[in-house]
Amino acid sequence: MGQSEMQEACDDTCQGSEALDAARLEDKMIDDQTAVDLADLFRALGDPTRVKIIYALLQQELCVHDISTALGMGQSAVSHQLRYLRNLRILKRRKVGKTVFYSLDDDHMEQIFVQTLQHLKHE
Amino acid sequence: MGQSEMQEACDDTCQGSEALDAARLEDKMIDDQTAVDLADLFRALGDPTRVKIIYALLQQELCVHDISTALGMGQSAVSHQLRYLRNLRILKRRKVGKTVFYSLDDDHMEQIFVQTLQHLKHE
DNA sequence: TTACACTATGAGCAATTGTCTATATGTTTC
DNA sequence: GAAACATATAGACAATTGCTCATAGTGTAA
Repeated sequence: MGQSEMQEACDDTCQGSEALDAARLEDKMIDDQTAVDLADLFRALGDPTRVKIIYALLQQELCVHDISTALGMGQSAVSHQLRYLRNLRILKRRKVGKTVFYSLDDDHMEQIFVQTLQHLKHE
Repeated sequence: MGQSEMQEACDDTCQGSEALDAARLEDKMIDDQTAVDLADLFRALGDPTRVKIIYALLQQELCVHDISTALGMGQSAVSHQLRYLRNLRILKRRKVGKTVFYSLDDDHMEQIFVQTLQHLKHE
């Protein structure tokens, strides 16, 4: 406690031209489950290893070993991340004998990467 | 060790129609720093609280207290997240007296959210 | 079957994360 | 000046994360 009393009067004081009451604000809120789902997806992209994997797969289908080599990482680490990304339906598998090829499961990733790279470059 | 020897022969065996040698693969790799920067940005979106904050700010400028109220969270937690997002240039501040209004710093976020929501809904 | 290559999984551990409590810094009003 | 409000910051904590090591599955060929 300690911060709740301190702000009770803000409803009367802190609105400028964009004033709003609590009721109106809730209408514009994202619902909890969607926020969690969105965050889960973004968190999946929020690691350099996974970014590299997805970026590589944006260009072509690759097997676990080739990804492992390209990233200079252990096969186990890569396999763990691939499973992670597959569980979120970001990647899909194709098995050919003892080899497993991974690729992107849909084509939203490219747009998401493009937009985010634009955010990085600018400003 | 243990996995590196096990895979030495893969260069000869695991290529299908999308065969590639290491040299060609490296050309298509994202560079390390960009991968880290991208991951940093995505990680910033990878938390439900921050998703809710950004989503709310997609619609209108808001002060710390209103965000805190809308999310039902402590002022301190919200303030921490706002600083976090501001450091990454995702949000910007506007001070009016003792009140600080936050808003999005550019308009990439909307596209990124739209694309990612599409990924969520489909399949 | 035996041996080998490719991939997947489980446990453990250091590092990071998100929140809380408490306190500090600004800002306005009296 | 003092007092109240709005926000920021510091430290501590449990929870999560991403890797390594070891091992287990799975498919192929002799």
